[in-house]
Amino acid sequence: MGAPKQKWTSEEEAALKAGVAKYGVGKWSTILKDPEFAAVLCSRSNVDLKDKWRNLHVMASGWGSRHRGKIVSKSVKPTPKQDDSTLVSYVGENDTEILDVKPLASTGDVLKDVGSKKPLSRLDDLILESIAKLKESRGSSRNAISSYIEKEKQTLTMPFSKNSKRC
Amino acid sequence: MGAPKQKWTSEEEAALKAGVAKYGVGKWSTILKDPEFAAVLCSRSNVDLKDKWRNLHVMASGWGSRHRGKIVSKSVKPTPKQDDSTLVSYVGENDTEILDVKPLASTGDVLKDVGSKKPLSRLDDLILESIAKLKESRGSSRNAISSYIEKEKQTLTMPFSKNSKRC
DNA sequence: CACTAGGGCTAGGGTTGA
DNA sequence: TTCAACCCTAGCCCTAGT
Repeated sequence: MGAPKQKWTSEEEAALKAGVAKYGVGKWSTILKDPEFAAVLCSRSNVDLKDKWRNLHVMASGWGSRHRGKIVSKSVKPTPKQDDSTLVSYVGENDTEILDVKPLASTGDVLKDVGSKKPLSRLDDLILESIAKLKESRGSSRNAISSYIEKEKQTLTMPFSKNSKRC
Repeated sequence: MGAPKQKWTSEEEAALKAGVAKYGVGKWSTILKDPEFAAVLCSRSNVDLKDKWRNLHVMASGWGSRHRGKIVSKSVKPTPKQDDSTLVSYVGENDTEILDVKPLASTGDVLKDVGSKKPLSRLDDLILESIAKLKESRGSSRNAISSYIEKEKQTLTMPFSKNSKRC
């Protein structure tokens, strides 16, 4: 009955990664609204994007396998929420500088990406993922990096291949 | 980031219900300012109260089963669906939490929650909710009932409540 | 500006079918 | 049994209206 399970294609996966690289993790709806990715991901919902990213990400880091850690890390309830904007020293790895955000507005930078037949190379995946991770923790010089990535993508992207199975 | 999601505790929930019973639905700021509830709800905003009340209240309209609308819902996907063989039994199954008569203090109960996880009984919830509903439509003798409820609550929930995490 | 009502979104757990 | 895809929903955010 119901769902014949629509598997993710390489194009969709690449679009998702590019979207995350562009807007950051957790901006599923934003990614979906971007005309560039909307074409490829038209049959996916924001929740689908989130789920796929989770699946992709579970493999990357130390093989947690999602079903394992759940029992162990169940009682994780830090809640340092106390009061926002309170400076709480906290051993710093991050913070200290609240920048983040910014959709890195691509004003005029439209980057027309037609669907590419072959998925991006492993290297690109790595780069994109790294960027995503960086953005996740903090801002970094994302503008520079993002621009770089964007450019790389342009050079690597195939001329044009229309492979939109559905939609 | 800053907010790892703050789940509502039973105390907070009870306070919210009591607050609604006392002031009525929609008086979130008022409830929050009441010294009696302020202690418990100090880490909640008026919007939080509103949202929680909404969540608590997505029950009334016979939303019995969770498996029902799903067959007809989404499905804009290019995938064939066979609607026959459905109709489903759909037992009268109660899910409204009211008829659920769990054995309180049944022998052999696991009872793993050390902290006062469930201080209030189902009955109290029912009462509070009823009162809230009554007030929602009409005034009724709110003060009298409210006082009663308040008293009951105190006698029922005060064994030892030291469960104020961080405030 | 402060508050509320309501819609939207995300994170995380749960479910399902191959 | 495993697991990618999908479902459910509590909690939070954004917006409009008052």
